[in-house]
Amino acid sequence: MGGEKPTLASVAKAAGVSVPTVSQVMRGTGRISEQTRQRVIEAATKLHYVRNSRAAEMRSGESREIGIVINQFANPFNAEVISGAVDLLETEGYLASILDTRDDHVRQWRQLEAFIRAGRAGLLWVPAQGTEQETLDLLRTHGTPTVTFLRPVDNSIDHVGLRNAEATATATHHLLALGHRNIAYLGGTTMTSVRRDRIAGYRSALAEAGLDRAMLWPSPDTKPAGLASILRLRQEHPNVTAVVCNGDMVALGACQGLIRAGLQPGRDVSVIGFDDIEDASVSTPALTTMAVSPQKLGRKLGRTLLDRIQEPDMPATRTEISAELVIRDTTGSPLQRR
Amino acid sequence: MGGEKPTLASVAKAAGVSVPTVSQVMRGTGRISEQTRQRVIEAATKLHYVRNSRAAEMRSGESREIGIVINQFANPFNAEVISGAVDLLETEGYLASILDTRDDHVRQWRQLEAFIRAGRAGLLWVPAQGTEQETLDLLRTHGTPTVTFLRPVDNSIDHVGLRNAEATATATHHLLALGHRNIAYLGGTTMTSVRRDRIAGYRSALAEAGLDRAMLWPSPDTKPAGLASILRLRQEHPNVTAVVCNGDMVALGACQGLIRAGLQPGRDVSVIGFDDIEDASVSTPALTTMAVSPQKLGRKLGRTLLDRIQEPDMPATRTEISAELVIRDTTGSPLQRR
DNA sequence: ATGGTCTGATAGAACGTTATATCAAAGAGT
DNA sequence: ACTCTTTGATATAACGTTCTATCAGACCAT
Repeated sequence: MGGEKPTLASVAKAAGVSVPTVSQVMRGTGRISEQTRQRVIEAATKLHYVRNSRAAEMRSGESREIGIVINQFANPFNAEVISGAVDLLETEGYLASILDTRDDHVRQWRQLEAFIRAGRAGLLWVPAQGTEQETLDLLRTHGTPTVTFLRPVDNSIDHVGLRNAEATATATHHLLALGHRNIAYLGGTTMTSVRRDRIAGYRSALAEAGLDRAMLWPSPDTKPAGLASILRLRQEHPNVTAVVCNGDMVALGACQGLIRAGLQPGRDVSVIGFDDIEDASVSTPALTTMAVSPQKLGRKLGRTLLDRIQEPDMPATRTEISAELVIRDTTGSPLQRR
Repeated sequence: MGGEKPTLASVAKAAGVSVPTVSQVMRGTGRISEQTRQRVIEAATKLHYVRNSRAAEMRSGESREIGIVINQFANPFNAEVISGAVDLLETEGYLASILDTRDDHVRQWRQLEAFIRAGRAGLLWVPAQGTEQETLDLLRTHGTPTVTFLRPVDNSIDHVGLRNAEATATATHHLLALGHRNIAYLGGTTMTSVRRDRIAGYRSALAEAGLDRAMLWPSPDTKPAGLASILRLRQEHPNVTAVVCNGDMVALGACQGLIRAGLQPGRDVSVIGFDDIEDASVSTPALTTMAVSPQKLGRKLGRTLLDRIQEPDMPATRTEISAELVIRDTTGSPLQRR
């Protein structure tokens, strides 16, 4: 079967040169004649040599691996953001690996610690709900370059996020302009800063229209939960004619719920989402939503982290990306009652 | 701000003991008196010592990190499988990080190499389309314990997969029993072993019923592609009354396409999916599908890898999990024509 | 010839940890 | 009093790489 794991030493022996020579060839540094370079490369490929980055990083103190710590990677929006970030990082020779906290801050602690121990060059991080000060201290004491996204957590850490309040205000204005007066906010469970901002935008738009009938209807941001929630909401408040949703998943679930109840989204009840995931345009009826470009967000995220790695002492930055109203089929004027 | 990063040496100096003593205290091994143990721990906490796992793993050759290399982590089914596997691995003290090949075998090569470089204890792997023999050699040379899943690639590597032929045969039998005679197979693009097996099952069921009208209609396994594909399929072959799909995503897309064309899935055209992702039961109409328990698959996967890590010389195993027909609303008897 | 620069390679130490072997001192058994 | 074992600690060498310094030889100018 296979022999021993190939090392610089075994490649050196096979090529008849010294260990440092092989090292220089592999990294393209130093002065090496074309002749020996060829011989070394040939030997290395034949032996399936793979550089041991643990040893290399230990010696050099540098790392080309970055860690992504996220609350839910299976969420389509998150997945696309990650894709964008990973793409950018790959062009710069970095490799990104992903851990999923599932919004459990104990698991999150273990994962961050593991990344620090493994000497990651930097971290992209969506802080879990209930993240404690101690976690921030951990990152700070080890000086790991970190960028949070979506959920800001501390002013001393770089952040890339969304103009949440602006977006929900736009969404609510759209519904108000269509003539809706009973508009609920659907989705989210705990009061994260993101949800707080989104609700603030929703409230401010209502206030501008002289309405104070804010109605918050919590729900996990998943399709099944959205489906169940809209049904209960309709039962208890039949006069609600429109909902602003905390995310596309809950919005799509709500649409399904309405259909099951014999109602047509966009005619009987208007629904507006947040994110513009792929499903939003494919599902029937197509979802009106506040679109964010996840690729754009992801690239900005990667770029910010690279800048931070290069200039560790720069003051923390904060970038906010606007969401854009995309009108499709789930919003329309309310039916005349009576 | 803070001084140098603390090492075993600095802790040892602070506690007035030798380096190996500190190492033993930190790991709880060896014979250490309670008195010195206290002194060492005190010094370590005061200096905020954190073990450098790169150095530790390099010396000991052991690792508690698992790598997952998958073709598309954002796919809901894959995401749930991963969740199951990660859960199991975490109970055993392992940490799993994920890379996404996007079915690009060049990227896959880089990623596998990176995991090998980083000295992962083991790999869970969905081989990308077009994976070359050279890639297998790479893994073999380095002896990294590996378990493939979903897509088998080599008999010498542990594999956990599905009884694909059995499942599509069951699905096709279901449609035949309902009275369908023109049944197409929708989805998949390249002839992976998975798709080959699924098509074989579909064909064998048709053959048993004395039919030889197999119709293959390729499509990427995404919702938008499924939507577009069913429309073209209906246009060119209006007599097709049922489709067996390569996956739930393409099946759900097909349902959306039928609805847009004014047809009702389950009445006008029957659709049957594969996987039973969360959306399958939530969408309207609810999708009939061949259900696989992703959690079960994930746990089996994790268990298999742990076994392999513990017993590297066991012969390769192959586990196959059956899919179960879940009948919902997208399958029914064909309408009487004329 | 002499000294100076350039080229291509190597020797040896170092990174922070753990494995192996050793060792002094103290207790235990005959 | 002598070996034998146990206890608690240490010295030394490794893991695989990269960094720093050095070196032999070729080339060149004077």
